[in-house]
Amino acid sequence: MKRVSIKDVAREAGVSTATVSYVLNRHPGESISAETTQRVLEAAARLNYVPNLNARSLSSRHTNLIGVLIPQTEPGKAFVFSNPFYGELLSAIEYTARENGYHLLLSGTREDQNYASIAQNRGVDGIVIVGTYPGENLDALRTIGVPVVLVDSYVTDSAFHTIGIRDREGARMATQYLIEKGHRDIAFVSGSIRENGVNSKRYQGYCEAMQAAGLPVRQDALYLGTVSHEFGQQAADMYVQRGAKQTAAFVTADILAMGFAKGLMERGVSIPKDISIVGFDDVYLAQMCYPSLTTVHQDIAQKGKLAVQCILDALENPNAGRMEHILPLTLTERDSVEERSAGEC
Amino acid sequence: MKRVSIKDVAREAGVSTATVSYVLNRHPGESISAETTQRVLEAAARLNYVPNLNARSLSSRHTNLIGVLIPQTEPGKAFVFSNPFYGELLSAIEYTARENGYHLLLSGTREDQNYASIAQNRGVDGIVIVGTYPGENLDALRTIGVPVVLVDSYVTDSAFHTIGIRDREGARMATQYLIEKGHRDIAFVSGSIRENGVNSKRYQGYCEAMQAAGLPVRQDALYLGTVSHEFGQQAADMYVQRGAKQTAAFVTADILAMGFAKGLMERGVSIPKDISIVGFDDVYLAQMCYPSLTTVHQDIAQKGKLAVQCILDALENPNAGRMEHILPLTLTERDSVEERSAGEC
DNA sequence: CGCCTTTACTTAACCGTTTCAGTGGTTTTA
DNA sequence: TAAAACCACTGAAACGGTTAAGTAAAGGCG
Repeated sequence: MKRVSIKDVAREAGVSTATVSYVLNRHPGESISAETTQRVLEAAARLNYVPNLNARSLSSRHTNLIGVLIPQTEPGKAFVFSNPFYGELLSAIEYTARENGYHLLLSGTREDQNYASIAQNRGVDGIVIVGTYPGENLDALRTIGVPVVLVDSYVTDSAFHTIGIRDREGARMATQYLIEKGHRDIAFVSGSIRENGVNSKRYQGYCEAMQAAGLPVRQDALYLGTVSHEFGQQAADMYVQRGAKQTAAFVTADILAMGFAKGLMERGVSIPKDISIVGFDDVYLAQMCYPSLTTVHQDIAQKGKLAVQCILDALENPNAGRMEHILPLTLTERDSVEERSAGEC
Repeated sequence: MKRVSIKDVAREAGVSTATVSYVLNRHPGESISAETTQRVLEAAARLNYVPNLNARSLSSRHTNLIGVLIPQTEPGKAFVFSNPFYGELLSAIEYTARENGYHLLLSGTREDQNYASIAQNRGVDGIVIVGTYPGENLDALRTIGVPVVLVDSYVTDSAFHTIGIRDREGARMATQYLIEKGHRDIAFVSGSIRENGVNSKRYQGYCEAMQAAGLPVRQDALYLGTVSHEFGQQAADMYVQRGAKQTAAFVTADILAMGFAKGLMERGVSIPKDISIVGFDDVYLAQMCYPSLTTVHQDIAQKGKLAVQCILDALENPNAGRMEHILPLTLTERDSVEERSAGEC
């Protein structure tokens, strides 16, 4: 199974490999006669020639490859499990990349891992990293020489481009919405709050909204664990066992909200009658579950698209400075929230 | 931002590049003194040397790259949207691949696309293709010279390895289960049935079970569309508009079942009280939704793992023949099915 | 001691491309 | 009509590695 190389084409067409290369890449400022072009093209077609992109990258110094790193919380546990958000994002990234002639090198990340290795090993042209925390070791990335875009990260480093949302404001909006609907005692259900992580921002937003309305942030209204469906159910457990009386909950991820809702419903708590829920992300599932989820909507597809676009822009114009995109957030009303008249509580 | 190459290391250590290469790759039968080894290793560490895998593949003729092709039903619509099954599978593939030192080259596929191109371009060592139909043009893959494994495909071609399940039997099992629960009038909700496609097998299984029980397969009990949450809801629409009286439904994909269930519940049909539902795949979501889904369970993680393993085996032993793995199917009982006493209907 | 191994390297070819720097031949310009 | 410019190519180096073959020195053996 001998691969046919440019040499074979050159021989077949009776020209040099350089000529074949020029013909195939339509080099600007190079002139190849129509006749030769024709001959080369025919030879290539006849031999079924496909250029070897690896070899090409070796000399051209770029690979048309984008590295994508997605968090894989637990080693055995795959990333899409923990949050479908990643799957949707990945899809958008893949689509945009391919549209622009790039392929994706996919890797799950664990915290102990050297973020830079894939990039260096394979010589990717750019890297998209999803959800890192400040404090993780990103030093190797800083000097790697290819554009790096951080999606949903509060790492601030002039070496990295960022795509994000205003998590704090989104959370405030969600909480405020519940308050406007007449709720006073509002639970906060979330993955663990790490400093400068996404969840800590959302917690801030929650607190701000509560305080602005003159409502207390009670410790026992906080349900903190991991961003997973399981923990959502555990939180529901805690809710009923404590005999908690929050009439609403702001949950910082849809997947978590789904688990929470399910756990509650199974224990006889009705949604939204007994408790209203607002999620975050507007994952595709949010409209699929029952009851469908009122949630803070972000354009996940756009996020993925921008991430790739950002790499592309940086590649095109290496001297342009750091780029920062903030996507708008809106509140999508569905069926998991109910108005509560003042007297009811 | 000059990359440090093996030459730099060689210079730094005062040896030839060959020596560096030998040291780094612990070549069997080659002897390098402990002292030199030490010197090279130190030089490499000092310079922060990372081998360029692309260059390596050029001479070593393998890339440690596995190409993964996942169907992307509609161009704009990302693959995980259409079915979370793919996301879970992909995760498992990624995990197993990386465990074995392989990276993943990910690509969505559309029908019009040349399956072989990525493989040829990038020189991947193996290809995993998910969900192709017989009749699609796979010729280019046959002569590509790297192992190809088809996941969930009824293409029979000695050139390809396969990983699959007994779709027909799974469907029979599900339908039989509903029959045993006392249901006589059972709907079949599915994506479109293409010859020799997965859904056609599941349809066969459904028919077999019905016939074995002496029950008719009624045309108006068939709800055929696409494998998507939307169509599930549409099917629910049809169900209530027709005033259908099926007391149970076998739905050929969990995602579809979720849409169906949701559509029904929103129209006041209760599950499982009014209608029982059995899904297929046991996607992670099946246990997350409410009510949780009774479904035909397959080990998706295992499927992904086997796909990679299959490539690895074929690479190790190129002369071994075609491999075929069939994974077992079981029925997972949850909350979407209810027994129906004979008189009730 | 001379010959054969073994050890510990080095040399150089090669993998498949790209691309810079020619090279003849023809055409244009001064 | 000689010099300059242009055209249509070719040669060869370079990209960063691997590896077969070669070599010089040391060690073993009769």
